[in-house]
Amino acid sequence: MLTQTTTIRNEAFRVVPPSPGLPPMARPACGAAGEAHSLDQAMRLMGAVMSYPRNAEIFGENEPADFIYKVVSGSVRTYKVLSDGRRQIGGFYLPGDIFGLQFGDDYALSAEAIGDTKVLVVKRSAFNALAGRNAAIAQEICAVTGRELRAMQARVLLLVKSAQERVASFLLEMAERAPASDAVELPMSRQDIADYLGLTIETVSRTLTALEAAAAIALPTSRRVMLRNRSALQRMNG
Amino acid sequence: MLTQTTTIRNEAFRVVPPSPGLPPMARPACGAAGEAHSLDQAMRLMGAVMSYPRNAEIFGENEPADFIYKVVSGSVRTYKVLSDGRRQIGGFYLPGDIFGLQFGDDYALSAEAIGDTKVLVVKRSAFNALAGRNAAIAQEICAVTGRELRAMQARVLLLVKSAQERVASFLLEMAERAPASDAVELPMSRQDIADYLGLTIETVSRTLTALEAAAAIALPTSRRVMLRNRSALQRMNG
DNA sequence: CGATGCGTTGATAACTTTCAAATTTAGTGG
DNA sequence: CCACTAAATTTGAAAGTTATCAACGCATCG
Repeated sequence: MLTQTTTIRNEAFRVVPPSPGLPPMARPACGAAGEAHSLDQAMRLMGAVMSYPRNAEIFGENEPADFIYKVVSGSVRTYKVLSDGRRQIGGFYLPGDIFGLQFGDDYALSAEAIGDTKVLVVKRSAFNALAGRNAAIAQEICAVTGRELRAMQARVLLLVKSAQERVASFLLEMAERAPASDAVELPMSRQDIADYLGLTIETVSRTLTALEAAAAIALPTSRRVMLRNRSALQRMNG
Repeated sequence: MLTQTTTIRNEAFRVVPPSPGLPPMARPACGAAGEAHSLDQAMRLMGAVMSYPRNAEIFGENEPADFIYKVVSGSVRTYKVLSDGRRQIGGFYLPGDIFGLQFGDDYALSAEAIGDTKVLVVKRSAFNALAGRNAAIAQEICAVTGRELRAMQARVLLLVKSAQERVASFLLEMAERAPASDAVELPMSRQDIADYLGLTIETVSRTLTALEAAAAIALPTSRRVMLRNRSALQRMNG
């Protein structure tokens, strides 16, 4: 983990050409030199692509928050381990999502690759300097933070609800973020979902089974969910 | 409520001398003219003091977020009413606390005075203009937002725990914010606490009784809590 | 082919809510 | 100041939900 950080440090300013197999969003939209005009473009110009194998740590809680990340491919979970050993997941990040944005000096949570994952890494100091020069980009960052805050508020509302409501909301949330809105591929395990929703794996599993029995969803495989009756899920949402 | 908003509009830029009965923090620390040098001072210079009786609405969800508030005396709760009628409390604000800070255009939650309350009201546009001119104040605002975000994260961690852990954490949180750290005066009702912690009033009441029986706290009156064994409460905290 | 990890299912226990009622506290008018 | 009413809080019993413990199925991988 320290080794990883060192590696990042050395590469953070070097622009790494994206590999040909990456999804469209990972490739520069235009090759213009000079200052970037969008957050997305800026990150690609300033960033380095790093690869992490399944379950690898990207950064650890309480490490200095020197970098900002954007998922290129794969997916990421942030989490915190409580003193009693329980794990609380802070969030899941899919391709295109930015994570690691911090107000404080240190990361508040740890981050891990869920499957094999590529992320764009940008040095925070360079990022902040750019934001200082470019109001449009500063605004975009503000927007990202605002979304994060709203997501957190939604999360609080979620956690006071029943198991069924939590799972239904989770599925709707993932469907909204997925490319195909009715067939959702879940990159994370049942344990990840359970730790995200504050439930046990057994309860998550049973609830999914119950939703399938109620014809609200179908489960062709355990990691693939088809939304069969979206309004039924929304009704559970409260 | 519309009437109130109108009243605020008319007074927002007028500096209102604090009434003599207010606590020290409500009085200007210095009478310097010109630009303020701290967030606290700036709000006093630009703000108007408004009074709200018990349970009065200060602003409503989805109203345009034109003002920023600071509690002078009394206390405030923010909340959201879910579609099924349940109420989720977003937070409690005590004297000195700032609330109503928003990234978006509209308030995400409603705000009400818990008891008779005085708040300092500042027009958001004036506030933002000042932040644009004064980097130190902009930083202070960032810090407030950061604290709010961290509080929200702590909240998420809280809501996945047991009733006893939630109540213990709540008491410790209130004790930290209270002037006298071992005798906590709770301005809010059991229902408010329950809606904050995602529990029922009965569970809150029973849990407090159990904590008293375990000699962790004492309850001279229902609204006054004495922390008798802080480390026992912290142990429950997870 | 056996080991291992992940997911599902079942039975039981623990915890929290719900419904109901008693008790205390606060507010109001006489 | 007292009595009375309304509101808030506490307590009890039963029902409902979720966690825990245990076993099983299924796929992947040496």
